[in-house]
Amino acid sequence: METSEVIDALSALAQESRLSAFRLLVGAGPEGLAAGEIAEALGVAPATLSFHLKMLSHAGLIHSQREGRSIRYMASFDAMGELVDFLTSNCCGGDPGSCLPQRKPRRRAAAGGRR
Amino acid sequence: METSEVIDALSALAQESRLSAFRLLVGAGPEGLAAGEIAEALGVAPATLSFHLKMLSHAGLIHSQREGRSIRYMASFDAMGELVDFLTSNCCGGDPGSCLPQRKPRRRAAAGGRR
DNA sequence: TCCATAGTTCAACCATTATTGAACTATGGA
DNA sequence: TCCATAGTTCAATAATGGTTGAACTATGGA
Repeated sequence: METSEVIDALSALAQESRLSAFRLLVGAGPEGLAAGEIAEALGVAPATLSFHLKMLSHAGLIHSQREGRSIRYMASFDAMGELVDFLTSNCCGGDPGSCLPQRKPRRRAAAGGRR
Repeated sequence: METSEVIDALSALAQESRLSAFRLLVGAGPEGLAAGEIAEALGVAPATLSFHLKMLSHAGLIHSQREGRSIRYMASFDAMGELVDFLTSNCCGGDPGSCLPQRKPRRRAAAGGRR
């Protein structure tokens, strides 16, 4: 993943409505949600949501598919995986384990070790 | 980690100079680097860098310490860990494994699985 | 065909972010 | 004390981002 793509993905998620929309889509699973459902859930105007969805889409974090009159959006788990991959490999330095939580408790962290 | 903090951290990293500065600090390890060394490495004006370091610092991603005439900055690995934690737990949906690369292939991983 | 629904695009506006030179603060050394 | 170095803060400006109403496109049904 190139750093310009990383920046696009981070910018896309660094905004309240978009982070909420993305989390909503992640929660919805592969089925996704129609634009209108997202707009209602978040309480944002259609034009505003459309703008945000476009950014998420441009960053590759979501994709869409027309279904009758609605357009269904779904999270791109692969893209998210790549982002997390980049962050763990490039931003977790000497002790990469420190940025992969769900793992074993990471032994004692030695007084003053990390942090 | 609250979502407003997550947004601050994502915004902080969603900018070229800041992402570079952060990666540089991660690479430098716990020793960190003086502001001037970062400015030179990135080729940005001191005032500009100061502005960016303040944002990273405000987001909790780095911290600093005066050392003689210089101010030494270092990455906060804990904060980065919390961010990655948030992303993996909140943005990787039904198959959280899909966003935790360095783990074992978890059966079937589908051709082209992670990455 | 006409109409209603679901979304998008456009243009204008306001808010936030990024960059810069100049002024300022803090430290160390003569 | 005075001077030089290392950074920060300030104020002004330029560039991006976010929101909105209005106009537009696409689909489905009568």
